[in-house]
Amino acid sequence: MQPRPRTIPEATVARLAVYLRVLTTLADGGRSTVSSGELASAAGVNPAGLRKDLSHLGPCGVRGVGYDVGALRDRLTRVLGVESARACVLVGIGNLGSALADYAGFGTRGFEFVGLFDASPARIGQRVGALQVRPLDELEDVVAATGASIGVITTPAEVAQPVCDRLAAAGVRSILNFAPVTLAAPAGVDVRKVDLSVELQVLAFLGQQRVPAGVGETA
Amino acid sequence: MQPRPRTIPEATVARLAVYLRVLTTLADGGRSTVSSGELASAAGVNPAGLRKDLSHLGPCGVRGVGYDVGALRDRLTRVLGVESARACVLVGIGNLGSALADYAGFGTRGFEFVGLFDASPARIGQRVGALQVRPLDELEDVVAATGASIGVITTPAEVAQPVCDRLAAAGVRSILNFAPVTLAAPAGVDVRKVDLSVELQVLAFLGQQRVPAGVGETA
DNA sequence: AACTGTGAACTTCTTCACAGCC
DNA sequence: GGCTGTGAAGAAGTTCACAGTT
Repeated sequence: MQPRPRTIPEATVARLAVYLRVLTTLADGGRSTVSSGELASAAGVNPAGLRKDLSHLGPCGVRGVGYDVGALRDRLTRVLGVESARACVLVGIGNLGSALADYAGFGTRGFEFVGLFDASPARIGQRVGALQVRPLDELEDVVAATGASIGVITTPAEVAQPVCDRLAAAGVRSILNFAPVTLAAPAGVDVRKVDLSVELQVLAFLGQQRVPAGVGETA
Repeated sequence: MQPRPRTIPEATVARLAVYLRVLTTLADGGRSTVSSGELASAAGVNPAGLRKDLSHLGPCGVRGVGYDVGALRDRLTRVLGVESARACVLVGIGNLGSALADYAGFGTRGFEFVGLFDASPARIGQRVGALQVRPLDELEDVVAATGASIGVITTPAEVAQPVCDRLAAAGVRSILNFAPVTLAAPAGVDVRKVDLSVELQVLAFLGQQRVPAGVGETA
């Protein structure tokens, strides 16, 4: 018996995470019910799309009324698998790595950093957030001991691939890569890339495209 | 004269930025030509898709040979509008803001931070990268003086909306938002959002979905 | 022979419109 | 009346296959 299809579209999953954030805020504000229109507007999406997204979880709301804030939040929490905190390791404790290690948004959403690693002796032992930076040598031991299944790479581009290899070999199944390179990983290991400067470039391009006035091109 | 349609799909623009990065690396390595297959593999995409992306710029390559690395890099640079550095301001100099201010990836790709702003007196005057943090009061003056058209928000969620309003009023046309809220901006101002914890959640969900039971491989 | 450029098939995502329920 | 849930239509993006060029 499979009442709900196991496959939720990736685009939907990304939005579910956003809905969860908004619902948490609403619940903290003491709100008990919310309509698709209001929730959609707070999440920056179209109301019909939001309802379609939620339909992948089966019926969640009450027709004529809306959604129960607490119940929907709990449901999304369960679906996204955020019930029990998942252990993550972070490699590369530069500016960006420190920012992520210290970012409350992770801790409050089902993720817990269990190891921070860096190759530079100058950084080892430094305290970042609640943890101390460890030498890269200890990576495999910590992954094994904690069962960490998620790795985050914030190293310079040159060393990202070897770090990725070590994470995969150590048993990490999911990797979030902030280094500006495309990583290769063995089958069974999922790599997701975030390139901050690409985001800026897309933004800038769309901005300039929007300008109807004489854009001096044609070099 | 408009031989090519002005509209390049957004998904394509994002990939063009990646190709540009790879091409720059190749050019630095002394490489003179490259095929779509090799470039695609370095960028982590399908070769046919890469060729389709490039086709939006008109013919760029030589059939039977491939692409000229330097020429294609220059073309992408021009198309993406990275020729002249564009002025950006950054508001919210916490951990993440500091990381971005110091991120070489921006400077080398046509973006220049011309102002770093924070509301906290403790941070004002601090040196981050090449700049000193200024009080938020000076935001409008700096935007006016520098003609900055891009703003980056790395503030706490609570103040992101007022900051967005001030950026828009000051004349900024494009905003990259790292705060975990959905921002409203007037027409003509483009807001793009990056939510780091959403990325992690999607990654974690896809990872858990991939494991229905013991897939039968372990270390 | 090798590789690009592109129409056409295909898949995925989004939006619409309305039936169904409270 | 108001709002959810969903099939159907539409748009966007991806992949394929091959014609075209050097």
